[in-house]
Amino acid sequence: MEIHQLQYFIAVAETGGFGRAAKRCNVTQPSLSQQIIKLEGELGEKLFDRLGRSIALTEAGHVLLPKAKRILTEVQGIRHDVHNDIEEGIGHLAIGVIPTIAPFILPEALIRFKSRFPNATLSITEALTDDLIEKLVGAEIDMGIVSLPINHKLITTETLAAEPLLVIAPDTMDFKGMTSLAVSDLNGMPFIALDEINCLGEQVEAFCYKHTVSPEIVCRTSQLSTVKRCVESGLGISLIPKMCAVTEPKGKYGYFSIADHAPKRTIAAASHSGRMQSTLSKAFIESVRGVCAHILDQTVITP
Amino acid sequence: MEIHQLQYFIAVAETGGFGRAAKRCNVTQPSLSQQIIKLEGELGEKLFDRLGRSIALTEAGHVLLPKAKRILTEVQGIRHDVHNDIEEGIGHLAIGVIPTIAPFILPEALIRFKSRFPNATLSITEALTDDLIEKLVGAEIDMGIVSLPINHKLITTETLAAEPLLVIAPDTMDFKGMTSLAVSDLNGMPFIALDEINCLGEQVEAFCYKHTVSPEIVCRTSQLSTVKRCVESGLGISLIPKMCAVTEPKGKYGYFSIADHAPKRTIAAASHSGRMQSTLSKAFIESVRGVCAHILDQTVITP
DNA sequence: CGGAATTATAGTCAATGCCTATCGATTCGA
DNA sequence: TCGAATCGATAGGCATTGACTATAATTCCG
Repeated sequence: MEIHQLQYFIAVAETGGFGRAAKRCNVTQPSLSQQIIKLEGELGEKLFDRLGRSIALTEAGHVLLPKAKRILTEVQGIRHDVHNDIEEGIGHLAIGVIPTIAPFILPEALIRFKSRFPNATLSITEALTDDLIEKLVGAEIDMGIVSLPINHKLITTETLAAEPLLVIAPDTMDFKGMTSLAVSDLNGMPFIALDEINCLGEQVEAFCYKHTVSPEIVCRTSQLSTVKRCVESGLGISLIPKMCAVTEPKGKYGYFSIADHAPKRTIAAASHSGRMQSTLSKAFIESVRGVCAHILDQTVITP
Repeated sequence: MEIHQLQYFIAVAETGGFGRAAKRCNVTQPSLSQQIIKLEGELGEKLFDRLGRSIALTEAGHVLLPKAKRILTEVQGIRHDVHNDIEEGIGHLAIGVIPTIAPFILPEALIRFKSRFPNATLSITEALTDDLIEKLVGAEIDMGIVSLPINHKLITTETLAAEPLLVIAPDTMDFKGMTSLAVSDLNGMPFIALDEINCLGEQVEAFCYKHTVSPEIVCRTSQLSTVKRCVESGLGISLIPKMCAVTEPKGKYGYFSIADHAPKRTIAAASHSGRMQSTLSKAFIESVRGVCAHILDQTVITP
């Protein structure tokens, strides 16, 4: 059974004749007749009673007509829909975000995205960078919000923001009253470190190594919120991304920038280089970019 | 866009590969690839991102998939449905009945038919024989319940019942106490005639002419119920079909059969000889046949 | 780097849909 | 009642196109 056969069938039923139907379908009458006969053969039922002057639908024809019309309507709607649904943002987007970014930008980003594409569905995975890369490669997710660098042949990245890392220190510590620090000030300080399985933990480690400072690591945790809690308790200082400083209520600690070698991380959208970026994907990236700009614009340095 | 293309598309989406999809569709991989490419060209959108190991649906692909599945399901359901809907009596039947039959058999026939085919829809036309013939030829109705003879090349008839015509006479008249009459008894009697546009009127006329009796026509009406009312009023006698006698309440009149040349009419189902009888049509005929048998089985002769 | 797997391309072939021409049947008007 | 007209079916040729084989190009993995 083919679509054009249904088309011919409907035309015959509606025009009441093979010749008229053929004209409407822009084929010759014999061509149309053949297709109708073929369709009848396939269904095992005659569809029309060929009377002299005109034709009449048989019982089977009566049954088929509404079904055929419905199918044809849907088929003809497909081309239109494929374009329109995309424009109207009807679709699904699966994103992944690393844990040191997710809690700070996701809420606002989701609000922005949903207001632009209320009909889209979204699934969110929070996972470590390597995990996200794997899911991206396997097309399990469409896009990842990560921190650079990403090194994988199949992954393309698009930078969204450069984010300073700030020193967070409890009010009880020596930095009180200072507006900015030097890298060397970190030396020997009690330090709350983020677990190295987080890329941020790794980056902080690398930063210290590069500038040959050796804070004294008194604690390793896997979550930034734990880090802050520890700092608040006066256990030590740490280095956290600015978005973490901005979006959580102020407690018994202060923020300080490092003046001589300001540490930062680069936030980027990562996607499979072989896959097309969907409209939704692009839109989500822009949402995140906007949120980052908004958050990073704020001031948190204490004094 | 063709159905097999949608089929291939779905197979690729579900198997996650062109080769596997080709195997499932019993075609070679290149054939399937070509059709997918063609479909993509027609839609103006790529449907899959061809990654190395596997494939991923693009945005357009995601939109298309559910629509394609739906269409395919419907198409595959058609063959089954065309047969099943017929068996289940889902459909429409348009019948026509002449006025001298309709009121007496329709109610019961409809009840029988509906109980057998509750899902069928029915449209009923009450019209004179010639009118019904015309509608049958024009396929406006599927079947007509008429009285023979019918002479039309394109019309086939199937006899349903032979129905006696009975003399109806008011209680005030001479026939009181008699059980049967002879044709000659009608001679000179005041007679309530049915209009000749009704085939029954014509048939009664013909009956009288054939047996050379000449009742005195005192009144012509177009409905049988009017005839009875006139008889009841004592205006004269008449000749009415048995079903009319049976199905209306008894009044101040009696029924008599004619012993020597019992008049009758033949009730038949008429249909277009070029058209197939639908299941519903056949079933309705049987309903009418049953109703006729039931009605004509009853006794109405007065004494 | 080689072998397995996957998709795309090229070229050929056969099926099939479409066309022209014609036939047979029916209808309608003179 | 007899042509003219209309309509659907049939026949045969042609062109499109879908499918196949063979092969190339790419990726993935050991």
